[in-house]
Amino acid sequence: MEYSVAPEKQYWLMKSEPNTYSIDDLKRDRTTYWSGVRNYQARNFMRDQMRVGDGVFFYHSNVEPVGIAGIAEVIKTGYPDHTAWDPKNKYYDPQSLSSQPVWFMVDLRFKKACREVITLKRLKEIPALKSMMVLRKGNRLSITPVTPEEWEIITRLPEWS
DNA sequence: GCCAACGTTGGC
DNA sequence: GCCAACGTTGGC
Repeated sequence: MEYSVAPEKQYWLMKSEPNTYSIDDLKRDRTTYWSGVRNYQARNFMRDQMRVGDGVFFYHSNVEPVGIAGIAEVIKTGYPDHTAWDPKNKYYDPQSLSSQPVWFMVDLRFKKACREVITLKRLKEIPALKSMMVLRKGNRLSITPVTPEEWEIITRLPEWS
């Protein structure tokens, strides 16, 4: 007899350029698929580690203001990113075959938007977040793990209510 | 628009 | 397997 242990909830931060897809777009759509990731580390997180129910900080990059703009939830685990198969798509990758997909995505559901974006500047000012991955100099990874402690601290900030 | 930091490619 | 060249990311 095997017993399954309820998996610990995990947390992530996912970057998006709001010109392309913003927290307001997700709020409108309610759910989305996270296509277009073409980095192996980020892919591995989606393909191998993300689970249904995981919490996601939705981060706005390359925009003023840069920072966390909302919360989403993983509702579907990693599956092949079909945009890699479409020659007309910006993210087309002929290396990725339907028989052997290279790129993966997950599905997300909107949870909430910040009343006010929690800016990168502000996150940097919080000592307990000093080692947060997204705050590391030179970090370009579009999906990074967030520790439960970091999640806790950030979700308690006044910008949410 | 600039450019530092990083990931990927490909010649050797 | 090394590493220079190149392309991209993303804060500023």
